[in-house]
Amino acid sequence: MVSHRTVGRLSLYRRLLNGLAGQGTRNVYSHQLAAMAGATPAQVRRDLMAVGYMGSSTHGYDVSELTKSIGNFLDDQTGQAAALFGIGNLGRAILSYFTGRRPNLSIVAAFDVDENKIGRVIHGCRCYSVEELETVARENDIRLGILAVPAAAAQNVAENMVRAGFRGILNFAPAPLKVPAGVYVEDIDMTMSLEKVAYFARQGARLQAAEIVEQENSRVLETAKGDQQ
Amino acid sequence: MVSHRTVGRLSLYRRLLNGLAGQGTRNVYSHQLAAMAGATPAQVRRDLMAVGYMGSSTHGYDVSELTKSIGNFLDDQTGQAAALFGIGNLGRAILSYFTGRRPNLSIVAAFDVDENKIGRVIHGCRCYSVEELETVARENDIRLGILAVPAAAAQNVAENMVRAGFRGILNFAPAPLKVPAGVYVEDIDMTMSLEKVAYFARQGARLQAAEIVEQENSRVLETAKGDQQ
DNA sequence: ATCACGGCGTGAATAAATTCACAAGGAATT
DNA sequence: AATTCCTTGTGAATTTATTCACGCCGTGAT
Repeated sequence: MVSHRTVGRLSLYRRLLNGLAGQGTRNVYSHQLAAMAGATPAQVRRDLMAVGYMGSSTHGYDVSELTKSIGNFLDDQTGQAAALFGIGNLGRAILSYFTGRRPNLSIVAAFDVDENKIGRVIHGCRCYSVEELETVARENDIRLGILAVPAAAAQNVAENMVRAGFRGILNFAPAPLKVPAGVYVEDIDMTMSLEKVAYFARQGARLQAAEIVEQENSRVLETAKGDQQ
Repeated sequence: MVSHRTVGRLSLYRRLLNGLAGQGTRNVYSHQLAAMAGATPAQVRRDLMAVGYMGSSTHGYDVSELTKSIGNFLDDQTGQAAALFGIGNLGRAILSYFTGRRPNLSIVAAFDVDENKIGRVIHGCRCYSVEELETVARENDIRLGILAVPAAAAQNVAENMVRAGFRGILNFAPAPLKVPAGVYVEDIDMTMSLEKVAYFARQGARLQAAEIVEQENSRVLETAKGDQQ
């Protein structure tokens, strides 16, 4: 079983590869991907073991082949549909963010409790009442949900999703969801992230004097001696 | 040095504690916090070691005292100011999300390149041109930035932040930032997160038959036998 | 042809994070 | 006052994640 972290990085590598392909690069070495991704070459190679594609020791990885292999690993070839819950400021931003990004992972429906929104089409996505969830989900084979409702409503909506057969939830609400085993929840907790930034920004300032020097040394070393030999 | 993960969870515990305080709860045990946070009791206790507040073995933790201690640990008592970069859909959503949440960690300025936005006030927050960054940052003592610009512009804006003395960046742009040591970057990569959900939702479905049973057993065990004895 | 170089894949080692498990202690009960 | 129960804090063990380091293999230079 491939780890949580690895899957995340594979998604990142793929995006980087797309960038490379866009600028005409044909092949890439693990240390280049690592530099772009903020990882080590060994980590990149270890992660790529999961997808099964093997590079060449002389030309590294073929950009388009590797992209394809990561796609085979990460994506559902039949495509997966997602639904958005909560069409407030954040919901709309999410909708516009994801619209037209990945063809086989798209938001096909939105749900809200606000009467005014129901029936309207926002960013090419029709809004439904939450009551229609089961029907809409069944008809469109939706199993992924993006939760952008107020924290107080989150658990309740999540339970509706589970009841409608959802298998994965991307949760933006600052509330820990309780879901049965077999349903995967990924949290995006902006408050927590901002507080982390605030904390480590202060720490960083405190460390500036002493430890940074050491950090820089180790980084230089890493770059200089590279991965091996 | 306290770990990345621990700081994140402390932020979460604090939010949960606020919820408890709101409903009048006066004290709480590690296993309760753990259940709410989706962690283990041992983990909660381990994390709390970092803040230095000690609970009582009979009444657990005093909710308000613990909240205060976590605050002392996480927060800057003089307060920290943040700036938002990029006032698109996402930027506005972020602004409304954070407005009025934490008094000593607030967004006090916004920057954009769009002429139409400059000078306006959105969600109580004035918009400036990026050219004014150094001045505004100095005057308001801003050292934290929230980056919500298009990926292509992200690195450039980040460099401006660094030049203006920023020490922490919350990065929503799907682009890995290169910043000098001493500047802390926390990424929120919505695409990556959604792809993770899609991947593990599929996996979960696949495992449903066999492994879930085992998972449920272990969860039951965990809950039943608790932490010890 | 031979050699040296540089990168890949991966077993083994290391580091980091989590969990176990137990001494210690306060309250309730006997 | 002794006993029981349930908790905390934390050293030690375990699990998970990352990094090291080496065998192997094409390629280009000698």
